[in-house]
Order: sequence, then C-alpha cells, then structure tokens
Amino acid sequence: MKITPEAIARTSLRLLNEVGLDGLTMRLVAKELGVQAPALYWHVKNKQELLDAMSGLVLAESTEGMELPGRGVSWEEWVTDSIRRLRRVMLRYRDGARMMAGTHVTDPAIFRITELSLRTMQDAGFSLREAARTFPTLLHYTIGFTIEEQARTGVSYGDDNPYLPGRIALSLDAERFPLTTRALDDLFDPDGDASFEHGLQVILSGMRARLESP
Amino acid sequence: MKITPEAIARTSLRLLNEVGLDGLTMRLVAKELGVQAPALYWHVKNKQELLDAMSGLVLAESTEGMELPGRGVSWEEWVTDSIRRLRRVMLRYRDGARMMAGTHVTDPAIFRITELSLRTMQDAGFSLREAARTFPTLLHYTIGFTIEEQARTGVSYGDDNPYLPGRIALSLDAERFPLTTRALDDLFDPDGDASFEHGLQVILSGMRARLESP
DNA sequence: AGGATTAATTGAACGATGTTAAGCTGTCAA
DNA sequence: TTGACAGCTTAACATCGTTCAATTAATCCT
Repeated sequence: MKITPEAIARTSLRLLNEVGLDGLTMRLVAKELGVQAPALYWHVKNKQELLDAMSGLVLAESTEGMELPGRGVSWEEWVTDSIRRLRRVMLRYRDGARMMAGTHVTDPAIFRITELSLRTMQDAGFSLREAARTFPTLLHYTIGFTIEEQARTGVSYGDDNPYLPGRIALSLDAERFPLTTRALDDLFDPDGDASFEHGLQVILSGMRARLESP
Repeated sequence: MKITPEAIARTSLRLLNEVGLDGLTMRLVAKELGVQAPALYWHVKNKQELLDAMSGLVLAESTEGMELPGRGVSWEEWVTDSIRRLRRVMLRYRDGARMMAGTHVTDPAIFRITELSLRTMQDAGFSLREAARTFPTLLHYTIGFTIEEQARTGVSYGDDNPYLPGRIALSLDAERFPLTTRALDDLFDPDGDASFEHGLQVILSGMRARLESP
C-alpha cells in the first residue's frame, strides 16, 4: 500500500482496536506498513498530528452519506440520528472517544456536519445563534459520555471490573448514602444505549422548550 | 513533608499546573518530594492509580462544603451551582478535565455529591430513577465541554492558536459552508463561561420540561 | 540516455519514560 | 542483641517519540 498521511491514519485506526490507545506506537504503525518508524515522519509531523488525522477519519466515517433531513423527517429525528452515529462510530474503535477528545480535527467533515446541523436547526425555527451554541453542547455530551462508557467497559479490566453495580455496592456506605445505594443500577447501568438515550432526550427536551418559549 | 499517597497526589496536582499532563512524570513528582522515583511505588501501585487519586482530590475540592439546598434555594440554582463549581475547579488545573476523563475515582466525595444531587432532585419532584440517569448527563456534558475548552486555550499553542475564529475562517470555504462561516463567533466563542452556561441552561430546560410532563 | 534533483526511507542514536529487582538503612519489638 | 519490616536508593530494563546523517528510489531536464 502506498504510504500517505491518510493511509497511515487508516492503518493506525485499524491497529487501535488490537492494541488500544496506549499500545499504539509509531514503531507498531510503521511495522504494519512494512517500513521503519522514522519513515512516518516524512508524511506526518508528529504523533499528535497522526491522532488528529485519525479523529478526522472517525468523524468522516460517522457523517458519511448524511444529508439534510428528507421529507417527513423531523429535526429531532435527524439530530438524534446524527448524534447516535457519532457515538456508534466512536464505540467501534477501542478508546475511540478518548482518542478524539481534545484533538484538532481539520477534515472538512467537521464543517460539513456543522453546516448540515445548523441548517436543520435553523429550518426548524432556531436562530442561527442558538443553533451554533447548542450544536457543540450535543457533541460535548456525547464525547463526555462515551469516554466514560469506554473507560468502564475497557478491556484493561479483566474479570474484576470495578464499575459493576455489585462491585461498587461493596465499597459504599449504605447508611450515609441511601439514595446512591438504591440508584446504583441506574447510575452505573451496563446498558450504555439506554443511558445515552436518556441524556440525549433530556437535551432534546431542552431544545424543544427553548424553541417554543425563547 | 511526610510521604503518603495523598501527599503524592497533592504534590502532583500542584506540579500539573507548571508542566501539564504530558510533562507530569514520576521522576518529577519524586524530585519535588525530595525522593527517588521508585520510592513512589511503595505508596502507589502505578501512575494510573496516582491519576485516580488526583482526580479524587479535584472532585473533593469542587464539592467541599456543599450541603443540601438551604431555604429559598431552588433545585435549579443548587444544581447549576454544583456543576459550575466542577468546571471551575477543573479549569484551575492545567489539563484538569483531560486528566479526570476516564479515571476511576474512589474518593468518598464522589458518593457524597451523588447523594446530595439525587436527594435534591428527588425533593424537587424527580423520580429516583430519573434523577439517577440525569445526574451523570450533567457530569458528562461538563467534562466533555471542559476537555475541549482546555484543549483550545491550552498553552501548547504559542501565538498561533488554530481555534481563533479568525484563524478558522481562513481554512473554511464560505461558499460551501455559509452558515458555519456566519456562526464562527458563536461556535468558537472564546468566552467559555457564556458557552458553558448555554449548554447548561439547555439541559436545565430539558429537566424542567420532563419534570412537568413526565 | 544520463546526470542532477528531489522524494522517500533507513540505521543509529538520544534523551526520556514507567516500572521492576535487589539491596541498603533506620526503627522498634521481643 | 537480634530480627523483622517499612521505607528508601541504586541500577537497570524495555520501550517510547523523535532527530540526524547517510542512503536508496524516483523523477525531471537537457
């Protein structure tokens, strides 16, 4: 395979699932490409730039084929769908969310999904200003949620995952923290989909409310 | 100073502001404590455990002195105050949010703030279940937001911070992305307080809406 | 076609990192 | 006094990102 910045990022992304973010080294990426590590520095400035490119690919993957809402598709459906996609794609890669957090994405996909989102929200009645401040809120929630989700379900824990509700209960003083104790199954629900959906719906409700009474 | 796990974490937290997360090494922490690096491993299992302890301290700092809402304090005021505190404390430490993301906090402070929040929301009329699913949503938003905020304002960029609206405009095709172009000042508002407050109010609005029509 | 330029890669090395292993030093109990 | 043990040091290991000079591969010009 011809070595280009994008090919390097694609290979790194594939390797990410096998070795995790901490195991992803320049030497390993190079070996996978059949080349020595310093060769990568001809195509890529440093490792951070590689991570940025990887984030760009993930974002592009999550927005692939997205268009403005078609007839009969409400803005709520469209927004929730696009945000669910982002989480799904991040979940596809080990440490995907942590990798993306704080990277500097320059891929045009970031502008495209932004434009589509602003347009959709504006068409739904939001002011451009309101749309521009709310769109990042959805992203921040999604990234924050997914970072913790992947940290909890990470392979780094063997059979003794400390985030299992039963495990937490052991180190929790039920006398001092009765509500927390009772709510453990919801606070640390292993069903990430349901938890994520709840937060998403809260934000959606807030958006609706502000749309109706600005 | 007597060397204990907590003293190590406190020193590390102080150093964090000088050298940043990537500059925080075991050797540096040890030197600050007047000791050799391997000595730390007598008190702390590994670096991850140290980071976990640091996160615990930050969380404890943000919840210090917090009690249930007093008379005349609405649940909205109480919740927004506690969540603003979390952001403020994370902002006090360089890379504070990135450091906390995905760490495993065992400090009792995490249970205490959880209990107080659940109690406050329950008293406001939320079901325990709803409260237990919404509280993490606020945390995830706050952490996701602050990670990106600190990444954007990080000292790693010299005078050429690529996140300045003017800087982004240069690499943005105004024909293809007209709304994004117009909204740049809101999308990348340097006033983090205002941006954060907006997302917080959206979530609050959502909580109110779900409280009124469950 | 052939020589000169540029693009791409290599090998060796540097400084630094987290962590482990083995040994030294002090303190306190029996 | 002797042993045990907590707490530390010294030395070292394997590995990391990255740089540098030297070398090969590809391309271009006359």
